[in-house]
Amino acid sequence: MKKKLIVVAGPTASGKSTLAVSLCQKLGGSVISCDSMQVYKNLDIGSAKITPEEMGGVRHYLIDVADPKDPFYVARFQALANEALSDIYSRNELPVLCGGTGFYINSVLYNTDFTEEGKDESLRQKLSEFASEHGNHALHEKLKDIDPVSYETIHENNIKRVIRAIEYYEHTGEPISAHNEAERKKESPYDFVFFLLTDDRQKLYARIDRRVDAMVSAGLYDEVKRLYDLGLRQNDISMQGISYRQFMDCIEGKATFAETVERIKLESRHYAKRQMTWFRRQEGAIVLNRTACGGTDEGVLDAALRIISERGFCD
RNA sequence: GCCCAGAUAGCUCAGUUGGUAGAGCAGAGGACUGAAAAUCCUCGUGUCCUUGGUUCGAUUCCGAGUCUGGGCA
Repeated sequence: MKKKLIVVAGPTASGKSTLAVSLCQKLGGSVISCDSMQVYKNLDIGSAKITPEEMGGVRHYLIDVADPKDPFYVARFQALANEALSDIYSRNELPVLCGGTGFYINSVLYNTDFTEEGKDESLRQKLSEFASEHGNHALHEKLKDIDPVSYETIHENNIKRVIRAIEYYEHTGEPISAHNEAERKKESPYDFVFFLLTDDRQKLYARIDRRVDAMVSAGLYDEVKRLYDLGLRQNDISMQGISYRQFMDCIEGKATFAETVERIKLESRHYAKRQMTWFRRQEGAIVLNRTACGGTDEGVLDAALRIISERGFCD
């Protein structure tokens, strides 16, 4: 018998956190946040982290579990999320995976295998230098013999992917394309309902703009400045998040305050678009369009609860 | 009022020695399996301001007009 869980996914500013909390309150659950930025401590305003009040007494996992100076990545996320799942199941509660990082959600939902080997910073460094010295094309050519499938599939300018493919081969002797192919075929070990929150594009974009303005009013600049003063810089993974990156530039005088705010809005829109592209291919996703649900949190919640009940998911 | 410079894609502009035009940004679509808020790929027809003229042919040259900058009064 597969264990049950609910997923609440969607682009930034689509109302995921609110729905997840409400579902937990109604159904007796806890939230596992699937967000690559909210895992970091002290990234509160800019990551749109849920506040203790907003949690409404619902337990939240995977928030504030990493130091901004430490690199965090899927494999770590997956391990912690699996611990959280056991914890939630042991209390006979329903886990609600909620977040905008599709890659993280899938790592748990399909139990992606990351155990075979680790990452190799020095090799990555070496390959990266090779690329800047000899060009992306030359680096890409290295793939030709060891992994012809990846050679065809991965664009030569996508050096992160090219590096990873080479790294994987170096450590396992197998092409990463074969590994990925196998992982893609996996069936989820869970019995789940996948909610995909969306809204009409224009409305979503307008909500993003408003939210960025609200973040700025709430003291976003000071938050980033504090991190900057702690020694965090653009090359720290935690500072690659939208808002942090742009304000780092502002602090260093590379952009004006007004330009920075506009930039953040723009990058957030682009991000939302990428998220939609990722989630759209999710098999069996139930799309909840906010406007179609009446444009309110209550409307979205009602729609979600109706589907859960129709499916007899939580009898 | 006079003089000068502009007027080309949603925006900023390039260009056409006269044969109806192309970049960046925006926007749209897509990929992604140990950096993922990261990284990467694809997509550009628009009265070339209006109107006369010259010409086989004008967005391009010439004249007039309109608008927008700037300067002089």
